[in-house]
Amino acid sequence: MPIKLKDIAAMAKVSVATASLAMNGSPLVSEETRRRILALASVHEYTPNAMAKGLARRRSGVIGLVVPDIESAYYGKLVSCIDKNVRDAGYSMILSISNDEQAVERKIIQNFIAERVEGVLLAPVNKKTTDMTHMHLLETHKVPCVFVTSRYPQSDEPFVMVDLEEGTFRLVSYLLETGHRNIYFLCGSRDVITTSCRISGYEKAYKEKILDVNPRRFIECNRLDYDHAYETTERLLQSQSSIDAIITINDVMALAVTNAIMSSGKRVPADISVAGYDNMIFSRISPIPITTVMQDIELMSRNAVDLLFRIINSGIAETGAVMLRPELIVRESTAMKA
Amino acid sequence: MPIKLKDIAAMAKVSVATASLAMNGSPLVSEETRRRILALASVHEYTPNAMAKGLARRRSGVIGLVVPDIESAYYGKLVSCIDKNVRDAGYSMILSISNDEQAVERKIIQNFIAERVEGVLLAPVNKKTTDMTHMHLLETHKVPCVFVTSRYPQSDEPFVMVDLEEGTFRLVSYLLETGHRNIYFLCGSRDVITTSCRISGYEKAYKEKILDVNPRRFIECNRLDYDHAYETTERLLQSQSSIDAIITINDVMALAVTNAIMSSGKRVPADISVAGYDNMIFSRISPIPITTVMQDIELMSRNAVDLLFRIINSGIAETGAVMLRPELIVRESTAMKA
DNA sequence: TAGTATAATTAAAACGTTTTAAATGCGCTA
DNA sequence: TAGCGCATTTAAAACGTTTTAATTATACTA
Repeated sequence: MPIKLKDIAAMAKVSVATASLAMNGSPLVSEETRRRILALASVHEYTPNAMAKGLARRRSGVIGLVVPDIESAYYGKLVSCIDKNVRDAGYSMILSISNDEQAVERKIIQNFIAERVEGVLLAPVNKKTTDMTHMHLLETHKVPCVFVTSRYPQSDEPFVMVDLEEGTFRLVSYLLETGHRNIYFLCGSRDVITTSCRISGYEKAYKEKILDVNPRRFIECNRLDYDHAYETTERLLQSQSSIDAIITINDVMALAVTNAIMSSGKRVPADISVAGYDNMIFSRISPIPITTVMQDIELMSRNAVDLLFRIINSGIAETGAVMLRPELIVRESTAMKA
Repeated sequence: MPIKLKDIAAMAKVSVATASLAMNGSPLVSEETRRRILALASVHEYTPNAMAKGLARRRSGVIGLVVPDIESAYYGKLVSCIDKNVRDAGYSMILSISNDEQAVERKIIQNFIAERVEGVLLAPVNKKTTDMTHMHLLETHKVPCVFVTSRYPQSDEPFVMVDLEEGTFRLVSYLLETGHRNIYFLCGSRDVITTSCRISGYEKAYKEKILDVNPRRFIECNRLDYDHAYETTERLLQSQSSIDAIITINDVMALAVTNAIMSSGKRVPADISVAGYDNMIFSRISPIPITTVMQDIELMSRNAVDLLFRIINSGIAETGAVMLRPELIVRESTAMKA
């Protein structure tokens, strides 16, 4: 029903081939003819059919992005940045939300393959969710894939991330140096790479100061939101008396911790220090501004998209990888322990 | 390079036609043949080429969604819900972020048409951004379009939204009834439909109580974030002495207002009442829980997707529309004025 | 036994592009 | 004038499906 190249060609009294060449700015067609064709195309609002084009060209001009969720501030920003970079490169993007569920993720990957995406950006990263069969699927179909935000464990898949181990290491080191000893960590499941990296950083900091690491100080939450962190903190305060600090995996949770501590009658940081992660709005709007670790999401996104396109264009499964450095931002929620 | 239907057909010793029919569960092909073909497809990880399929079928199986941004809690949730509903219907979705910029929005629509999306969901709606030429483009290409979150002014384009006028009307009525008179409104530009509807609600409430509406109480912000609201409130407190209440267009801003008021030495709600909109997390985590208006985003999303598919499937440009009712949630940031 | 209805299969066209190789026309040169 | 090279143009195949109409095989009926 919509106007097609054949129609334009007929009107311009040229062949479809010429019309196609003209539309794509080929130097093969004469200046005069090109102008005539372009004018007609514009007048009739001709819009090439992307499916036909993709089929003929054997490339879709689309890349796929998988994120576990999109409602958190962090992933919202990530998606936004990646989207921008992908569009700027002249590509389309299919965004898919996995909810960290294996079945969903598999469906997504399958859909990506059906759509013949030219590359995939994978943000998720639950050891149990993103399993080998997904990777296998992408591999057999030769779809380049870059991990962003975290890396696929024990593999040399390319990735771009801000060093989570380093970030947590620096944060915990700083806390240890300022006299904290009992540092509780509200984290996610250890199956999630983004948590396991951080735990490594935590442990490394402790070991460097020649201190034991008490595994009971890791509190693995299955939900990473405000309410859950609040309740967890309430329970923690009741069961444990000697807490020097509580750190979390993101800023909303840190805010919840802060509020829970304060409404229990204790003070932040005088009694207990608090720190978050990501440097999102929540750490700034807290009644007591929260110490956090900043990740440059924009930079990470740009690098990830660049790397992916480098692989796509070179055709080489170059095992590039970019590990960016995080930045510790000290605010008022942490202070020297007496 | 990837395996195609022809390959499967060859292996099964049937024609491509039969293979296609089998893959699509047509009753025309015998049980035995179907099984054989499906088995081969599964073994060889055959994934049909969506572009070829779309081309042959003359339908892409894709719908497009435009939102102005994706980093705010509200739109994050909206995108998430719409995505879910669209996928459940067996469709793919292209998400595009317009930044409320006209040029970008035009490009997006053009891309949608190129991709031959079967329908479009438009969330934004700035009178200046979403102009007639966009709508015209969609119309000439016969792409069904449903507005979600707001409606296109002075047109009978189908829409699904939660009544913003009603929400603000109820909020302001409640404030007037509890003795507030000087109610300031931190809103967006009047060009944005979501603001102009609310202003109408505000005015309606005033008029009903037979009070004048002072236009200087509308403060049109060009950014709708925490920092801007904070600074605006600071300035407002300095320039105006008799403020009974400050209401905002979303919850982050209301939180900023609350914090700004409190750090200026005044009390909420004793001195100034505060109210937000959306019932997002910010209104709950405030040091003083904030009165707000709840919009059922899930319900709205479901309705919007349903309506769109109804139009797509019926082929009729049915001018359906759904106006949902908001709910006023009174919390501690508002109280009876002495 | 021929004819017919039914079930299963298939050939071929169509979808709207791109791209390669061939064709055409034209002005030059020798 | 024949031959050549160049600039344009084009025919036709290809991309991987779906779908329609035709074909074949099979069993049943009269």
